[in-house]
Amino acid sequence: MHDIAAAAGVSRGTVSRVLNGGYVSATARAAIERAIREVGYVPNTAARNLVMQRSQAIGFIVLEPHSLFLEDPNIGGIMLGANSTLSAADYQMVNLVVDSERDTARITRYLSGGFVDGAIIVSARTHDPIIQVVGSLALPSVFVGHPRDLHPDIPYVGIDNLASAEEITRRLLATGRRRIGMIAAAVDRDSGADRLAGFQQALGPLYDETLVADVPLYDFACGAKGMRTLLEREPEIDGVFAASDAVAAGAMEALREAGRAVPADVGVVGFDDSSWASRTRPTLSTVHQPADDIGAYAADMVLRQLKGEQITRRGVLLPSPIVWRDSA
Amino acid sequence: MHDIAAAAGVSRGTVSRVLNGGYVSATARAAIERAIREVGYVPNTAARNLVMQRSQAIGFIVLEPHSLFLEDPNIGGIMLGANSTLSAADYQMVNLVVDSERDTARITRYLSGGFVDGAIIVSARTHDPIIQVVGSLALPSVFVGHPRDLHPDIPYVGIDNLASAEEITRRLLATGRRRIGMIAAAVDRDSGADRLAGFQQALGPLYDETLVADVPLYDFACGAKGMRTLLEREPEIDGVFAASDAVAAGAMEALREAGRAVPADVGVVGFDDSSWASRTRPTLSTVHQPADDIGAYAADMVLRQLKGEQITRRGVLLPSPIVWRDSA
DNA sequence: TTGTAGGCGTTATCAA
DNA sequence: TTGATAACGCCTACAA
Repeated sequence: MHDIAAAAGVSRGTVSRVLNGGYVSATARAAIERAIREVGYVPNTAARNLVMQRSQAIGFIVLEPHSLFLEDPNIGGIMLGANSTLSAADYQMVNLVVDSERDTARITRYLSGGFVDGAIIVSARTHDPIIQVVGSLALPSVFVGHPRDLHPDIPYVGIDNLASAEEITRRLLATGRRRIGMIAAAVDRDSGADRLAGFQQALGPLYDETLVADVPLYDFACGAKGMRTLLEREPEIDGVFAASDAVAAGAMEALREAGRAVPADVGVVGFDDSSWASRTRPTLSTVHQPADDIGAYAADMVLRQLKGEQITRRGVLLPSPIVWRDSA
Repeated sequence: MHDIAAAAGVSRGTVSRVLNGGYVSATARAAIERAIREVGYVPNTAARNLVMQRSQAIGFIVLEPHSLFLEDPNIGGIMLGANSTLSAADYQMVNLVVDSERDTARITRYLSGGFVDGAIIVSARTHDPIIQVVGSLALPSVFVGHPRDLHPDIPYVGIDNLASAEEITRRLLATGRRRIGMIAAAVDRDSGADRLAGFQQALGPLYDETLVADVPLYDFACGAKGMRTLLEREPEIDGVFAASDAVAAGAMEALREAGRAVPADVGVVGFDDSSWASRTRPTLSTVHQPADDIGAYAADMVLRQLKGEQITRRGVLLPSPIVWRDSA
């Protein structure tokens, strides 16, 4: 900046004023702008951050080893939703992936180092050390999903997994099925646990523990495996609630192998309303996750904290309506 | 830092030395470390960046509006590959999504503002303004893929789309097919154009322009649509090279609707070896993209530039072997 | 081994 | 409307 101040024959203060808006004469402005163009000058953000005490960037942190980024159909939508809101407010969304122990330490430094003014944290797991870090850092932030041990000062946004699971199970029941099973995935996370709880609640006395197959991940392969287990345990099974669409697609594959027709022999419902849902044959009845809205809402909550607004509601659950198609 | 220097009864210089390594007595170190722990002090990265002139962060930039992040099966693998290499070198990977005009401007600022020491740019399209920015910024960087108008000083890493397309088409020919078509996607990108060129080269005199269906995206829906077009134009078609696995999956769906058996009536081959490939029935013969290696290699190239190494080779093409399964 | 002091590139406050 | 000048928080010679 020194150079361009010299080139334009003014002081650095004046240069700063044309950059950030302020009283400056037309002649001075013209000279400065020309100099900027000629030199190809770009302000140094580190210096600006230092004095301004902000970075105009928001972290979008995915606390998930490896798989989630590749498999979870919602994460991309949430990201894009957040990005468009942040972008409109002229904030840079900075996406950080946690894929190892080493990453965790580095991200902690990053978060506390003034690189970002706030954070959107997509966390599935309970007991993540980052949760504590953010809590003690007083960094304006918001969680997507809500781990059980979430710091009470940090708001969250998500959907009501339990209620939606309950609702779609009821709907499946209403088609006349009587031996309904569930392929429960990732029950160590809040979403997985809630979906299972909703299923159980909907079934009430009809709930039969042997009709629940536990699988570790929300993916296709696990779905197929879970379905085979279920078929083995109860050949008379006539309905399945899969914990996600990918799981449902895997289940349908296993049903096809076993010679069962969907929905004639077995009704299948999923969760997410991801691209899987419209690609299966028959198309999948499922719960719609408003990924875009979730991302946008999360971004908005961080932005509001940045403006000094007091967040009163601890959490928000966005509506996740059922989309009924042909698989049940 | 002032506070903890005071608390430990030393000067700020000494504190800095325990933080960054340097001569400091055991007693002083102990006192300082205790103070740090008690106060919960974390160094301000903006200040450090300013004086050090580096951020220890590398940008991973995806120049793709919206869809790519959700649809491209390789992007996640490339990202994870890059992240593990960067992480091992103690660099923070910072992921930036370009989703609008507005984003482009902001990211330009970000890149030139000292937020990152280097960049990995995943670009598919030609003529992206960012290409110019990076070129003129002299920011150590590398492209994944190689846009035709890439700045000559910036190295790239990718695969040989043309040769691989040619090879798998030959392989399809070798199964005895004679009316082979292609569903060409995204021909406005280098990858799309190269795959089409490879197809054409393999077919030689057998190449028939009417057997090429152009679709805009590498996705399932486009694949189905492209296949329908092809079937309409040439009912006798007995082989199809789909520009990606997702496209191939869509094509197989359309073939099923049309009552054609795969591979008995029509042989299908894809490209990418993504998760699609093993989920289709029959499983897909395709070209394997070493996404992880591409990411790791790209990261390594940036790191080497940062170490001051001179990059001699302009670009590197990693091997992309054919994986032959059941669809042809 | 330690303290002192200059400088990194901006913004912001105050006089002028 | 402008120019000095003091921060911002840290690193690093240099001197002690």
